[in-house]
Amino acid sequence: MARRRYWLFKSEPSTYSIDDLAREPGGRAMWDGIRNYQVRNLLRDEVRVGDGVLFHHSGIAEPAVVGTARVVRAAYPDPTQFDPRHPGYDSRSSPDAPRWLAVDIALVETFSRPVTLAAMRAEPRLAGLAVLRRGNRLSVTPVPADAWRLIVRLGRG
DNA sequence: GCCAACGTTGGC
DNA sequence: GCCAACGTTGGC
Repeated sequence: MARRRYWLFKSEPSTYSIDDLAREPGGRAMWDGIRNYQVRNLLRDEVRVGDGVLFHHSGIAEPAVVGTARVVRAAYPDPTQFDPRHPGYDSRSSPDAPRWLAVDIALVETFSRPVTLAAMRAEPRLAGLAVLRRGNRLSVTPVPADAWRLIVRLGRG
């Protein structure tokens, strides 16, 4: 069995926050809306049930990892791509040939102390973390196991 | 609000 | 298939 891996999932809290996730039944939700091929391929090829997720808030004054979740369902076609009324609708996609994938995640914990981007940048042991790379725009990025452990420890305060 | 980075689109 | 223009993301 493959070792559990770790990822950082970005979301703008005005669109979907960790509090929104906490309000879902069982803290469980579909992670939909991915419309980037690199991220789609990650979901398809690498993200597995049981993997750890750092839940990261972006697009705000103090971007930060605010908690953790777990992958509870592996990649499947994102239903929002088929819905013409949905902003993520893709007319070039069809149920026969879906382009975009979603996974399901479930909340594990909300940090007592969010770990800000600035704090992560200041931590030499996190040098090279994908989310800290200049110009990084991918909404799902890999997190090495030691970086995961450090960020969780910082987040618990 | 600015701007760097990067993906996508479309003319050729 | 190249590449300029454009749109989006997201930190600052």
